[in-house]
Amino acid sequence: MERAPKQFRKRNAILSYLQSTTEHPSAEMVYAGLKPQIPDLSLGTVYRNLNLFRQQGLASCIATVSGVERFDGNTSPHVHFVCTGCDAVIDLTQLQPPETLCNAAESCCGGQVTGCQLSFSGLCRECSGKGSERCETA
Amino acid sequence: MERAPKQFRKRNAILSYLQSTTEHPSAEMVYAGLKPQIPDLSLGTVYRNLNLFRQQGLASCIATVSGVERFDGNTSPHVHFVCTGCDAVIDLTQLQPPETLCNAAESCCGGQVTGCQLSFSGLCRECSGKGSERCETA
DNA sequence: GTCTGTGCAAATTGTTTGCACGCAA
DNA sequence: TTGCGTGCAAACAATTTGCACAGAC
Repeated sequence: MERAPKQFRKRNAILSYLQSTTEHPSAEMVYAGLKPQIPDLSLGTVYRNLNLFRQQGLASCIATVSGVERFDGNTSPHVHFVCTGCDAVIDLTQLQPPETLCNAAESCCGGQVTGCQLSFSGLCRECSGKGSERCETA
Repeated sequence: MERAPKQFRKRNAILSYLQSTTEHPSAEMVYAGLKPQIPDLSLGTVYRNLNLFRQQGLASCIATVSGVERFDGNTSPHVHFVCTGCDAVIDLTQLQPPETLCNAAESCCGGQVTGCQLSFSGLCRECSGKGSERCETA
């Protein structure tokens, strides 16, 4: 990505970071993850670009965990698991999102349904192993 | 509820409000809804009690819509629809939450699954009627 | 007297925004 | 020279918290 025109270098870096990780990072996490490579990155830029990607449909905000928005660069619909112990957000790739229910939902609410989200919550493997204490799952 | 011992009067009022409405209110909405009956209610008290109910399992935070947490006093699992036009949160009582998938989710993530949330998003009847402008659905 | 629920206001925190600057066209 | 992406810091808004007080036991 160092070859990209300079004016998009940070934007591209943020998008790649988002697309290459499965941790469903918050703005802060993107910032922290990119800061070592891009020391002059600023948090405002991360927020600005994240919102831009969201408008463009390149990313979406999948949940607010402990008061912090979590983003996902994987825009294909999939199911998430949110650990209430360590705030990890994990893809459940084996499960199918119930998109077939969209029509049913539409007839229930009488409007237009454009998205559906299915997520489970509980304790991840590490957290459920160590009781209810917090763990730092990557 | 006026008969309740004075020290629980506000707490009870907040809980009843939450349980009697289907609008899935935010703290601010609870406050605004109760303020006419309870003029000396303070927003801090609403927040404090809402968090207490959440800990006690009497209520849950079902979503963050436009940066604001929305609460639900109906703790039985059910499906929601979130209107991106007017931020209304509507129960889809006809749809069954996919609780049968909990076990599947658990085997995927290897931890303990304690909750599942299914929600749809789009435009409600009013908003989809009037195009994309905002509407003030109650 | 102690404990609990509360009002009030200050503090905290995640997020947004205004402004000035620098590079690209 | 115009426009866009950005750093920086200030502004903002939702939520939490500290403190003092009142009523219940």
